[in-house]
Amino acid sequence: MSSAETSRPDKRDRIIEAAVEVFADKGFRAARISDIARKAGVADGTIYLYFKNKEDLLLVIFEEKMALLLDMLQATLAESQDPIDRIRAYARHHFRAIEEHPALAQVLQVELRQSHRFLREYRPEMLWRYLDVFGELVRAGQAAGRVRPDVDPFLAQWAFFGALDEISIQWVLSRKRDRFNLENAASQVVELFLRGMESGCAPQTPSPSDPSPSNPSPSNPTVRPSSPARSPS
Amino acid sequence: MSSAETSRPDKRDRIIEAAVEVFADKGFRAARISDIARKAGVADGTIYLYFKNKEDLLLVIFEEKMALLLDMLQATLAESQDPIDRIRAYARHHFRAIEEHPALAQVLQVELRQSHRFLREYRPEMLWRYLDVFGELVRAGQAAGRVRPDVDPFLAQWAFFGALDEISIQWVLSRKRDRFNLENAASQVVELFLRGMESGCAPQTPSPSDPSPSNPSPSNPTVRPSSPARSPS
Amino acid sequence: MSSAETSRPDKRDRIIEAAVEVFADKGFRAARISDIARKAGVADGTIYLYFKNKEDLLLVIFEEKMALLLDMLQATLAESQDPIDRIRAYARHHFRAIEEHPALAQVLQVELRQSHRFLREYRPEMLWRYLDVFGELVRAGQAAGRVRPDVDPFLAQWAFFGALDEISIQWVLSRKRDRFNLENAASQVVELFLRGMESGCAPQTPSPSDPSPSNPSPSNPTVRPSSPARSPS
Amino acid sequence: MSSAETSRPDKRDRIIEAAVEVFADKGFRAARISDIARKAGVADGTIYLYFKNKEDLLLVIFEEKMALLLDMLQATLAESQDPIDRIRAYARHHFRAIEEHPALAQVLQVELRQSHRFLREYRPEMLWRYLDVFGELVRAGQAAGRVRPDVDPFLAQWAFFGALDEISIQWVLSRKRDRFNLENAASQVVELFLRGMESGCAPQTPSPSDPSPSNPSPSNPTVRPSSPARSPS
DNA sequence: AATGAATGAGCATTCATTCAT
DNA sequence: CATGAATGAATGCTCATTCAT
Repeated sequence: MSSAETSRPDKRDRIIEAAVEVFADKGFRAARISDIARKAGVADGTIYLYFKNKEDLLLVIFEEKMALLLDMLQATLAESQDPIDRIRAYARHHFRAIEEHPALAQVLQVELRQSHRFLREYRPEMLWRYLDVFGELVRAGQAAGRVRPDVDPFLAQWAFFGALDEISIQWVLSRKRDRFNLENAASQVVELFLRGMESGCAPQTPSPSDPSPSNPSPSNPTVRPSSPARSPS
Repeated sequence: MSSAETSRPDKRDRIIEAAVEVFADKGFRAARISDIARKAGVADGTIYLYFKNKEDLLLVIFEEKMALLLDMLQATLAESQDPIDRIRAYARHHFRAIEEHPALAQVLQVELRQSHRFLREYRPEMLWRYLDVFGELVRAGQAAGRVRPDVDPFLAQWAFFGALDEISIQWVLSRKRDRFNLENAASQVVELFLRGMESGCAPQTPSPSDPSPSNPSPSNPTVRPSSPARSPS
Repeated sequence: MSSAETSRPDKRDRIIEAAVEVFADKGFRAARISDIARKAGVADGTIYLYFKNKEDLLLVIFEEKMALLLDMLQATLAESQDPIDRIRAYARHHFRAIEEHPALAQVLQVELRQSHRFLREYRPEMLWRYLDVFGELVRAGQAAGRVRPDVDPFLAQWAFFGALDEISIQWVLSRKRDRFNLENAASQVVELFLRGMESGCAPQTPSPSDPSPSNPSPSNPTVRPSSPARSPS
Repeated sequence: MSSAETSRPDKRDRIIEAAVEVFADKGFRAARISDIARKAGVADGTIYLYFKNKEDLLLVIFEEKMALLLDMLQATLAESQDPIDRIRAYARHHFRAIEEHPALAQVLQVELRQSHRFLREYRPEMLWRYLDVFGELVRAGQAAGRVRPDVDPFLAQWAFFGALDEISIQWVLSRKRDRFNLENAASQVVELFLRGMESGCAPQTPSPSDPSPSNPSPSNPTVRPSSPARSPS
């Protein structure tokens, strides 16, 4: 109340913060505009001065919060130069952000995907960028000879993100989060991927040249060196 | 399952098939009961003779279709005894089912997750079972010495499922599915995981610059052998 | 309550009657759907089983009530064969209908014209027909030599309708309707028009080019003998 | 009228002109205060310094514009002393004003009548005055023996105004105004009324059996061969 | 006088669900 | 079992109006 008189610039922020909490608490559809307005300390109509509609509010949250997370991610990655280290840092950062912002995580991981528009029309550029950071780390690892060149960075980033995301969602939805050690999960998953991608160990995978009978797919063409499976349009 | 033995045992099925198509086409929320009823050739009210409500219909679709997929999966896995082969078959089966049942895939991958109840209250046992199959394969691989013992089967199954799922979702939502080679993606991902999990190659712990013996869990990284990362609820 | 069990066919009618009263009482815009529903003894949603929306309800009232009025008009006109008599009957009928159905009159005369769609998009065919009846009477009068052939039936019908309508509106809006004798007004106006249209008296209209002080428009080109100006498209 | 003498005496006028255009263009209800403010080059709130509210703005437009029209009417009528001539001038003036100020005409003829208050509470004195001018002309005609004494000037003015008004509205609402000759319509209507009111011709009471040979204008073809009075499109 | 950010009342409409037949 | 007419709860959004500056 003392210095809250400068309500001008933060009114928009207050709405966003309130929306994150209400969306996380009641779900996007059940959240009423008036709930958000009350929690933000503004009138219902005020929300529409800053956001086109309820769904726009959700998408703006995605845009702005993802931008922040991206910045934080970049800052974290800047602490190391080693590609493999940075991949570990990526996963740690992902889980830590989720742990530290559970309401936001709920919104980004769960509620956002209730938006028809987000799923079917929207182009979540910020998500592509977040994923691309990982793809770049893979490419850097390949350039440094630390990651096998036949790993498709594009597919790898989807697979990696999917793995992190699934575990995150389970944590977010979990009612007993304390029994769910995210830190540990992070390192398990990242080590799994690192082993899966790293060079320096003769891949025991069924290589075409491997006539061993136990080899399942002798002519397995799984790998495409260049940009392969394209992303959704 | 209960009392549809009488006159038209197919009425219930027709409703389910119609619902899958309508849900896939218009989305769960936009789908109207009357749309489904019309497509199934029954009256609106008839749907309520077989299903408690619209969301129940969605959840029944999940239950029954997942049961079918599980059966198919088991049948497919029965074709081989090699744990590694079977893991490959698991992934192939997953993507193949999605490719062959795109409407159902849309419902299970996208629409189902719009259900508040599915996400927050429901216990998707069939999903656990589907995941457990993979966990069992991992354990079998460990028993056969083909998979490192320090791999947590529970976390691995979530990570693996997340990877498959994310790629599947992108394929489902993709508007140019033909440019998205699921077959190829499947083998890329599965080989990545197999390398990550397989034994027979000394794990190269991360920091290249760190030869210090204080390497964390050199032999047992991150793993919790017993009850590991817990699942939701 | 005795024989009102057959609520099936009259539910729609009850809504229309309720709407007429509510529209007349509170005005179209101020009338709430729930007011109409309550007065009709149905649920709000039921109205939408019979009418597309609030404005549609207004337009249906116009269509159906005008059709009734037209039938009554035709029946009244059938009582006489003389064109001049029938013109008198037309005016009497117009005012009588208004006197006997004041709520409906309020809706048709006042509220209907608040509908943007009615004014700008709608094609009030029933109104054209109502007007055309008058135009036909004028033509019949002309054919019988009772009405000057240079009277344009089309303009005459608009002028006549406008005169009746204005007086009707004033009566409808008047707070002291008892001091406003519609019957008398009707005969005044109709006689004025009949004199104005009837043949048998040399027109004394003046015209600038007419030096003869009494002869008005010898060369007056305003008139078209045959049915000329077409009705609104 | 009150205190606009200060800095920008035109601000009020600009608002009125803007309102006329916006009301005519979008309709009274759809017109937004901010539209008017933008077009007038003022802030929304400024409008409320000059007008009580949106409806007041409409009524002020009515008052002031009608006052102007009345002045113009009086000036026009002053050009002639002959009561009959002046009645013709009245009609010409009415239609000419409408033709020359189509946006204003739209507001006065159409939008104004959407105002609940105008219709039900307001006392449109300026309209009474406008009508009274006609009533006075009738009385003058009666005094000069040019109009039958049994014509009720009061009813006549309503009927005449109604006729002019209806035709005006049709013209205003017409989409093809060029095909609608107002000038011609004016003289048709005014001559009809003049004949209806004038003395000097024995009123021929409606006797169907009257075959009086006085065939009207047998040699007066009054005809406009080409496209005549056009109706609304 | 002028501004324009903030307010908040107000309501048509949809559609899942019920139940009398 | 089946029907489908009827129900009625539930809410996002607009925009005229205000008032602190």
